[in-house]
Amino acid sequence: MATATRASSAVNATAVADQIRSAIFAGELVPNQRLVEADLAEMYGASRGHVRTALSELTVEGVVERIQNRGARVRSVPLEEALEIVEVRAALEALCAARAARRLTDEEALVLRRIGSDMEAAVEAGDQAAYAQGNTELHSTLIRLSGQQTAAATIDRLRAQAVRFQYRLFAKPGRSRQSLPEHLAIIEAVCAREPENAARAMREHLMSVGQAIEESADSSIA
Amino acid sequence: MATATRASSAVNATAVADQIRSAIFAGELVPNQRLVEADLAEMYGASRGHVRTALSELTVEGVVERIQNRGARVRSVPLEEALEIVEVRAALEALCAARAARRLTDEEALVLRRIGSDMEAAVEAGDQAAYAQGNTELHSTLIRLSGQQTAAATIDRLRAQAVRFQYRLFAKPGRSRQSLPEHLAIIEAVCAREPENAARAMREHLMSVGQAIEESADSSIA
DNA sequence: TGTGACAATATTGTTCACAATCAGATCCAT
DNA sequence: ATGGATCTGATTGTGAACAATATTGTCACA
Repeated sequence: MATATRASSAVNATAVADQIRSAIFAGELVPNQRLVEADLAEMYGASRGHVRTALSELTVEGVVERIQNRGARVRSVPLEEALEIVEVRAALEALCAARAARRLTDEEALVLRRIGSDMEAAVEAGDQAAYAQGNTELHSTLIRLSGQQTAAATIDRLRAQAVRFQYRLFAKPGRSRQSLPEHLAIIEAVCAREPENAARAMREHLMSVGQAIEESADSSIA
Repeated sequence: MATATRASSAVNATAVADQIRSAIFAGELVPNQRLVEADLAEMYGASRGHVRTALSELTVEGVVERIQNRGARVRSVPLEEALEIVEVRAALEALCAARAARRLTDEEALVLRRIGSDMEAAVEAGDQAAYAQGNTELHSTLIRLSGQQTAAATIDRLRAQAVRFQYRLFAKPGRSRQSLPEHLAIIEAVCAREPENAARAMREHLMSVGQAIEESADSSIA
């Protein structure tokens, strides 16, 4: 292997876009960081042309910000917008939860309940990483079970924009103790095949997420 | 003026993307139509490079479909996906309606009521174009009044994908007679500052839109 | 010491030529 | 005729060279 930093040489623009997106998601590229085309080209073993169109695509996705003749940077999503994103996600994930409740098979119910007990165990053990993983798994599972691909794609895009705030949240002490019952309520409603309740539980959960984000932002400013 | 078809020479990729998007929206470019880079370049007075990145951006937006070495075409959204889009729009526009109901000023209420009476008059007069315009105005006004820019942007993108089905709908005979009361119910709920009812009315309206799309598709297949 | 003009450098924007690929046409052997 | 191989024209993909612009550094002068 030639260089350690180069994950794999990306041949086309889409591949470069994927790599940059992943890097942002992983926190390797932080908000407001400048994205110099030549550097990215070398880093990912692609031509500058590919990097250029990748940056264009990421700009459309809202992950990257571009200024004429001044280059691209990782877009910094302001708190206000992050709250908007959570609100939209609440509407969409509520839709997904309701659909999942309608379509759920018995096997899928078992999977959901397992995720629930894993999360309980994680809180019990004080294992934040495990809890965070359970959280991600629960949300993505419900989205998948909904069979609503348009909603899934939209949620994905929105999540990609607001990465930064996700991190903050799990660092907040006592957060899991508050959100665990919300998660369990969602699981119960879905497994009971109650679409209305599932949607409401999901909405309430994400509203609480929004509130937590707001509070953690307040405290970091003060 | 050199050529009649050239609306205005587009200087950068974003401008070209805007032009192509408009052309698709206006029905000048129909689904599955091939988009040859050289042709577009000449048509809009841009270089092929600009057209290329414009097509990349439109692909991310889901308006255009690209196949390796075979070029781009206007993406044809299958019925199934169109219904998904309406379902997602229902969730988002319901959110917007609820927010609009909470934030509504008295002046804004007057505007909404005026749109309502215009639509009534249009149905009375059998003026389909005026009704369609009222419909667009009502939806976009509510979205604007919600102050939810993330939702607004998301809805915009989804609408752009499903243009084709909008046209069909207004051609359906008796459609306006069915949807008018739905629209009026939305207006009433928002003006009464009842977020829950406004959201429900909007959801029901868009569910009925989805059903109408499904029916009109069935009949066009049979 | 500060400030403005100017030069040097870094970076992005644009175009173009050429390579790669594909769809359809043509031709030939069976 | 038919089926396959090959050729051809059209179109897309790629990279590099050049132009335009912004940023940084330098220096004289007040």
